[in-house]
Amino acid sequence: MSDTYHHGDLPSALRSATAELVAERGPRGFSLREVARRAGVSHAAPAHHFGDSRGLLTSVAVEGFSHLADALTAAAEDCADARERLRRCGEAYVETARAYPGHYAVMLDESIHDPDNEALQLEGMRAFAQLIATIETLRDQLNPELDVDTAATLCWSAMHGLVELDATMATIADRHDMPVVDIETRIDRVTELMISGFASR
Amino acid sequence: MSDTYHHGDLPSALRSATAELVAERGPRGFSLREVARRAGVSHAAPAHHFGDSRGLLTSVAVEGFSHLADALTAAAEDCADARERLRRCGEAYVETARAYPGHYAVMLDESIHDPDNEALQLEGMRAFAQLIATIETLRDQLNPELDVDTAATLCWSAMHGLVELDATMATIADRHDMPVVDIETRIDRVTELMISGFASR
DNA sequence: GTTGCTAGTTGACAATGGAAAGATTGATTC
DNA sequence: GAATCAATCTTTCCATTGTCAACTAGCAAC
Repeated sequence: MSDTYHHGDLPSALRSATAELVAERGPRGFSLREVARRAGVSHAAPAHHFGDSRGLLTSVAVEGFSHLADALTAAAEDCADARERLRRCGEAYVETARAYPGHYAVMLDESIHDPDNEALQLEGMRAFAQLIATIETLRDQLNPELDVDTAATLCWSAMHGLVELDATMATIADRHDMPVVDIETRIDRVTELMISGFASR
Repeated sequence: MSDTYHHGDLPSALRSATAELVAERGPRGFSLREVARRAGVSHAAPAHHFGDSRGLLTSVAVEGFSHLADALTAAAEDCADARERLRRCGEAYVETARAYPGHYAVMLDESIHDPDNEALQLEGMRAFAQLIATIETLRDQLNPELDVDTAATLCWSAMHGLVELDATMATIADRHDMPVVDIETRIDRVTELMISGFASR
């Protein structure tokens, strides 16, 4: 990379390299030394910024949650209609997960990152709060009896499941000569189905 | 463990040890040598049965799908009412995932196992077919316009998401002085909400 | 018994994560 | 402008890992 002794912004370079590597090979394929190599730095350099490999992965998870929270905030903005707002949130969730696959793979796995990390919890809550707010709007506009907590659980679970099962579902469809539906279409259909459930009392 | 040179049923002992280890430390904490150690066997023994570490993990995934398919089949049996049948399937899914956490962690991650493995695809399909059948019954009894594919996608995504997010959701609830709802309750509520969506046209 | 097969072992190799200690740099202080 | 200092990065080392190749133990057939 640069020819100076000091890197400039090594932490961020290491996060990028980590996200790339995890996206390529999965969390089990991640290696601290390979990341250091890609950042053009000695294998022990990451330790000074992140402690151990878990620290680095946690930092990537924080960055991922930050991206997610931003995307959900942007999606919810200036959207008066609650149904439309939930649709947009669903799309934003899936888009973010696909735009940052390395980040996403690390975000929700407590065996990989450090779940007690404060920044992680903060950014995670920032994202989650957006979802809750959207569903509260939906309750106000659509069905006062809607249990927000249960609805949020369903939404988040469905979105997460959709992202994680994408590859598996494509494989299944392919093996059975069924049309392979892309994930953007699936999230729209699934959201629509969830909204009908939320609307009925 | 026995004092003879030949183990008896090493492959199955290795699968058990693997499931235990993955449940304890996650997929990234898994190590072939540690598994061999726990099975009381030399570090190179697993290779003769599973090739490499991915082969062993794939075999565990197959076993997991087999358990899941059995559980779903049992849950659907002798259940005429489609709603009740879906409820039972949801519960069975979550129960299986919790009864075999090590297996489950490996089952749906294509970066860990070998997705092209034939036995894996076979057992996976056996489980998936049960879900499809249940939802077809639901369509027949509840709403002829229900799109089975979309409904199945929602169900599976929600169940998977629920299992994977369980830890994270508990953490969030805990940090916000909200009551921590156990996963069995959540799956029931979420299933109910999905069924309302399926019933409305 | 000896031949051959399957199941395990032993030993080697490069690669890994992490700890310790040393080198380089930029900033601060005088 | 020189001396000091803390932050940043490198080098060296060690125990552990996955995989390969070569070896050995038990079992069955003939």
